[in-house]
Amino acid sequence: MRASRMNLWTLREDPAEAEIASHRLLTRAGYLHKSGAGLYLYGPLLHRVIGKIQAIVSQEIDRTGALQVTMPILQEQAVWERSGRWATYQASRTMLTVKDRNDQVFGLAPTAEEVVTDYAGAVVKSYKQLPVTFYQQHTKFRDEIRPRFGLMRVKEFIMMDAYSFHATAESLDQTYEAMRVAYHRLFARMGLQAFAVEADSGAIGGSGSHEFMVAAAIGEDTILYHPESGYGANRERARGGIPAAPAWATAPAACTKVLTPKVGAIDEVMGFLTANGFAGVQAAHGLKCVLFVAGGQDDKGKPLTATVAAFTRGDREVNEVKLTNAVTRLMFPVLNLRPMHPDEVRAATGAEPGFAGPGAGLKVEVCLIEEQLKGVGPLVAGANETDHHLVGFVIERDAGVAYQWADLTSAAAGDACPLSGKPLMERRGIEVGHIFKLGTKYSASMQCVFTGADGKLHPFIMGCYGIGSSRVAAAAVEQHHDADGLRWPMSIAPYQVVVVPAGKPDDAAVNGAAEQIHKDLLAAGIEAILDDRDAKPGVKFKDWDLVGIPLRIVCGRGIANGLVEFKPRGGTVAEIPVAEAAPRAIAAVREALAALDAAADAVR
RNA sequence: CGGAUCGUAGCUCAGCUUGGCUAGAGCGCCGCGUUUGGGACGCGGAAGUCGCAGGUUCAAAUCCUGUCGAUCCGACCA
Repeated sequence: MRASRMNLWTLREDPAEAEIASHRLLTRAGYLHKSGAGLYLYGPLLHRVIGKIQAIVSQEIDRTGALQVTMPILQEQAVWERSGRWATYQASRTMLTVKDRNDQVFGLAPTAEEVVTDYAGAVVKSYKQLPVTFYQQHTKFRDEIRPRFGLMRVKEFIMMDAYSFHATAESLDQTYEAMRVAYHRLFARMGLQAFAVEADSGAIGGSGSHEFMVAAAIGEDTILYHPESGYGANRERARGGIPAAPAWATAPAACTKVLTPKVGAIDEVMGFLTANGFAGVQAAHGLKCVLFVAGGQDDKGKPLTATVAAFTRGDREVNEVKLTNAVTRLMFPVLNLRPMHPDEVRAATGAEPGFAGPGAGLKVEVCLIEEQLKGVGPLVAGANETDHHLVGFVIERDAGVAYQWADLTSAAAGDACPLSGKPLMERRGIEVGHIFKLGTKYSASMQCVFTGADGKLHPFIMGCYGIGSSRVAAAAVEQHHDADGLRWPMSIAPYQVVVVPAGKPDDAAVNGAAEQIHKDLLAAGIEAILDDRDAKPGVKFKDWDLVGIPLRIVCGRGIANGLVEFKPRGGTVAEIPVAEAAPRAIAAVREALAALDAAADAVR
């Protein structure tokens, strides 16, 4: 490829709207053009990168025996209503909907469980055809609340989505494991450091679930992990052991109502109590109450609501995802959860906001208490009476309402690792992939069944697996860049080698050597660029550093001595004979690719 | 949707507070010439309905109202 024909368009300055490295550099280097908010045109270079990512994904998913298909992006409302998910996605408003000329409503696929389950129901009739996995790599739409970070969070993106169908749970476990390995392999081949963590299964639904994260400081997810035990989970899921509160010597033996005028917030209450006869009490001795209204709907689409009180320790936070899951288990599938308004709080507690507790007088439909507070106490709780708290409160002894224990609290760095008991650490990551065990959630509700060995009909047991191919490109940049620009791993670079003639424009020796090297590289199947542009060498060097081509060969002043320069991006220059340039570059490309393949083969 | 900031040339920005003459700079782009190892230089040139609509005024990029859009912080997700 000749650089003069590549429509290379680089910017010297950072675009004002770009905050993070991948957005900044992909825009500056001409990979990305913003077409609208959360809508991007992939330029020729990015098209090649994403094409390579997709090829690697396909190869590795194919290795598991999965079958590639293409599903429609436009999906009928009726298909989504068969699974009951139309309502969920309308409620959360993540699905873009459109109408055709007959006013029929369609969704633009944010995911494809319904369509693929319908397909499996049509073509898979017998347990003898199972297990089977269908996957595609296609455009997905999500009506993002707020697109941001360039390619990282957009309305329209490319995703690999795979769906497996099984007769037994054991079979699902096997495919799930095969997918886990395939994910590790494909990220390794792309030169990405990715790790799997336990995750919440969210709107997709199901039982087991792991997220694949690429570590990056700008990541939107917080991961709690321990490097030795191997435990890792995102914050919505992590179960950290809450360290015990310090001893509190002045705690009364019996539950005592204490006047705490005008102090509702935990820190204020503890400050007041410390100053009024309860030295040593602190936030960790408090029982924090957060009041919510959960919303959902019944089978007929009628709205349901439930008032919810959630209690955790005073120095910790209630995790709304955990709470949503807990209420869903006890009541109905929760579609949304919102904090109570002040008048609702008064109705539920008979007091001003700030004085809610699990003692007598609390009127809610669901009362949940953090299970790690079992046997912990005495505590300080709101008295459900304005300006009063109960001091010396013991949950099991003093609770005045029916309650349930539940996992409700957001884990934090320093909590005990559930595997090793050692303190958990925290880091940020970008979610690039997700695998779920779905079970029969879709096949049962959609009545998609097969005939089992027993001659009876059974709903498919399912798994689903996603990778954000376009987000992977952005994540790769976050992990591979420096002050000069991008630094693609060999396997996903848009081109592998650039040959730069750096003499005067009419220097026949320089240009001839560069042409020959370029030709030799192409003949060997290497993706090579010849920078034939009429530009100063400095401009060319800056451009290729920015674009991030892994290897550079410069034909310049050394040519009189038969020498050219060989330089890996980010590495050091070696002067080598002209005749060795092409062979050495060919070898370097192949070695780099082989090293990445070896990393994939090392995956257990 | 709530909070904050911002819309002036392809890009990055000045000008707006205190209204006033032909709306500016740097980069980029086009032409000619000189240059040719880390984003060169000279001369010449093209390029803006100052986001849009309305209002105030003799006069609006500048003041007022509305509106649309973008970016950042929060809840959703690959």
